[in-house]
Amino acid sequence: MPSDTIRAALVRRLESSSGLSEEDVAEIQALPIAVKHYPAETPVVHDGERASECCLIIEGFCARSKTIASGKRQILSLHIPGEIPDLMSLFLHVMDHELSTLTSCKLGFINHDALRKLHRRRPAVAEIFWRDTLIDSAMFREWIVNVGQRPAPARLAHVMMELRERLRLIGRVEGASFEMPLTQEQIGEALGITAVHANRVIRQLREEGIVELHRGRVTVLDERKFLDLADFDGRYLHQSPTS
DNA sequence: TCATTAACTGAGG
DNA sequence: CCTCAGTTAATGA
Repeated sequence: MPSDTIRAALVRRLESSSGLSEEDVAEIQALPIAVKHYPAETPVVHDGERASECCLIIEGFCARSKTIASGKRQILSLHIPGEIPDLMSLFLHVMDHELSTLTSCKLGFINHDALRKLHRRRPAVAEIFWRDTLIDSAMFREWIVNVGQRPAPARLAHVMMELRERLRLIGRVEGASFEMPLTQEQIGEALGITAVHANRVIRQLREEGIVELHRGRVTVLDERKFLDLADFDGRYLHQSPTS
């Protein structure tokens, strides 16, 4: 996906609720971006780092995570093309968690100063980034409930369901299937279970005819069962026109 | 390297 | 007694 397409995806995602003027969009499109390629499982911004730029995902999947003393990693959020996972670093100068790639990625770096200037020049853009950050925190609330309270199969289904809704926004859902190119180790780290158990849960969902996960793609086998299991209420994503 | 599966174990309801 | 989930280990793609 070329980087002007991804800027369009970024704008589409940001605009999904309130509108931006043509000038606002043009300014976002004109932001200078430094493109870099990263292999899978590579840190992009370290915990404790003082960042001077924000990271726009152009291609690939990233995650935000924290690692405890024993070395175990908890994935806190998943990120897809068109998202800026470390937007908060614009105002919170020292990173309190890590941003890393899950798959190989093409990332675009946007200078903080350029973003801050854009904020002052275009209040509507500032508002929409502010709103995006609030949605980000709503997603964290949902993530906590998911990992803390749901049984493992529902936990996985819920993450898949949210991912599908977010991929839909950038036009990346194809019929009953969508990308989820995570290893089972990474899925385990996201759900708070071991990779072996992740494998068991994936198999269970397949055997029950709910969803299939094969070679990084999810295929929904039974929408009704999927919906019931995931216990998904997408209001927290704040994407419907009435919200 | 990653995915798969079995066998065993223990916690907890 | 049953379900869930971690550990270990063997094996396959």
